[in-house]
Amino acid sequence: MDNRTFARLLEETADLMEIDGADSFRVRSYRRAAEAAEQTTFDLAAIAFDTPKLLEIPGIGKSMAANLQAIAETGTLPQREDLLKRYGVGLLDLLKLPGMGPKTVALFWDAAKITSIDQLAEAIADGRLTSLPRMGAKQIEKLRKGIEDYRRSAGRFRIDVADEEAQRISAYLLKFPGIDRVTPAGSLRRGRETAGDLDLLATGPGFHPGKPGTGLPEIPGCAPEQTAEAVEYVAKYPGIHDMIAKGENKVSFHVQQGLQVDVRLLPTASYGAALQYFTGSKAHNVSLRQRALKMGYTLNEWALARLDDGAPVAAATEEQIYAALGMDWMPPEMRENLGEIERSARGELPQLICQEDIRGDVHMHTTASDGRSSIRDMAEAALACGYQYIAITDHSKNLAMTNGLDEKRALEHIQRIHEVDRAMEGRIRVFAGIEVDILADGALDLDDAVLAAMEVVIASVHTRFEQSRDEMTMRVLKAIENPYVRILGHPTGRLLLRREPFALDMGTVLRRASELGVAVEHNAAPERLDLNDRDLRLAKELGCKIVINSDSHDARNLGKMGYGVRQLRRAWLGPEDVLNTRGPDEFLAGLRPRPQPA
DNA sequence: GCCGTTTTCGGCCCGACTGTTTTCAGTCG
Repeated sequence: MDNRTFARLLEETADLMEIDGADSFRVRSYRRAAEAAEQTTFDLAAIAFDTPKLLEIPGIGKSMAANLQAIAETGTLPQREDLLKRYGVGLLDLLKLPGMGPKTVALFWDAAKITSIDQLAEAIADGRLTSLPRMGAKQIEKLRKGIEDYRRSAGRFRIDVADEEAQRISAYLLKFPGIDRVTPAGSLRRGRETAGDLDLLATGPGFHPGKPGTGLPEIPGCAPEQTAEAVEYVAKYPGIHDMIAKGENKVSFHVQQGLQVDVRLLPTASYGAALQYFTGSKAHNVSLRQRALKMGYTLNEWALARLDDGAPVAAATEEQIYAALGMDWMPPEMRENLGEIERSARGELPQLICQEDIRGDVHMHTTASDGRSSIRDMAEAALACGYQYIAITDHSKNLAMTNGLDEKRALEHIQRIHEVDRAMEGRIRVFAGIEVDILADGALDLDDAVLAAMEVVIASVHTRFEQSRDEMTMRVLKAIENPYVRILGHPTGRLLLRREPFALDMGTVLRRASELGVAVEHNAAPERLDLNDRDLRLAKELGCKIVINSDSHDARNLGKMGYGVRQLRRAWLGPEDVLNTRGPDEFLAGLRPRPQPA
């Protein structure tokens, strides 16, 4: 069991207790314990019975240590089981709807015994809720819309969650002697921001080459029995929650969190064909197979073969298959049938950006606001990532909950940032910055005088209110008119699977940002991946300066821009399209010029 | 339920916004 599972169980218990009307401070201590479980470097499963060690973790006391032990022992905790028995699991889903907090969930339970999203949808449909306190037409409509959004994203998983699961399963599969390689395919390999399921391709020299007629040479010693043994091994993976299907060379199951995993076993000789086939996308594959047919070939997961006699032409690597079709190999991120096949056939594929191109990260938080690391820790971690510069950009005062900086504290903070910059003695540059909040009317929540003292001013919208598309657009446009704003932070405000992007006229915002020279941030935090490939293509088209940032709250997360970079690759962006692929001075020079002091 | 103490109780990040109130409860960040 990993720490994240401990954290999830504690968090769920906190939710249930809150619905149950428990003391709010007690609830908070469960949330803090969940946070601690997520953050600690201890392996909780390993130290669960070492109480003194558990007590070393801040936020874990005697009772919580006992809870952690119960989780390690039974996979749950008594408190949570009792509450679940009373209320049912569906209540936890209800909390995920926007505008639904514990009080409202409790109200619906008391008044209408609603315990799931489906029941809530029914109750809304037959108008049962309108008589309840605080339930006007607007509130009901908000819930109805929330259910719609929720149902649309249900069943998908964040790419980092799918990726971690893929790594765990791969490690297990590779212990089987007959498997020589495990490669994630599907949307995970293509770098989509979410994955509906997980496709894992496992190859081994001994796996039998499928149905007769695939044209692959019979390999001596390859027997169906060996594949069957591997199938049985896969089916014994300890993380399996329930088995969906177990076939000749495919095993499908759900893991605890509900993610569906498909493991396919194929011969090493077919590695390239299989990888190409299972990577997709569907549209890309359809196009590719049409091209193959025109050239007198047929393409399936076993091989590219001649149409007339079925003789295989290429199968072992993707490069061979694409080459046989008269094309250059292309990165999986491009395979969406958006013109990449034609470009590749002409030998004109663009050079895509990669993580090593990133030379600096200019959006991060420290203990001054809601981060967990010091300025110095951030600088050292960035140095270890190979960065040449960073900017410290803590929250401003309007985000009270994050302990955001007011004018006075912001100015003091700049001094500390400069001190660390000097202490690093040129090994890395540390710029002073701030993530200033854009208020409802488009004003910023800090005085210009303070912004003038910062090298990197990021302006971000954090609160969405009930603003229309026009109001939200105006709000952002007004904010970037402020001459001190150099970067527009997470412009869409998207939180993957949790919150839709702002209603925002992106075209207008990006065009204006481009005119003003304000850079636009692609927030690479895996829960955000703020700009999708469409937004990014638009930004490039409109000539926007683009910056990719990690928005790290912890030194340990610094450098984790992989998912964000892949998003850039999906939009066909190269190193020249992104501002922080440049060195520190060139980066600063590339930002909007700061107003000259009067 | 945790923590730190002017230790064995009393505090525990808080401000803005919305909808439904007709002075505020609930949610969000």
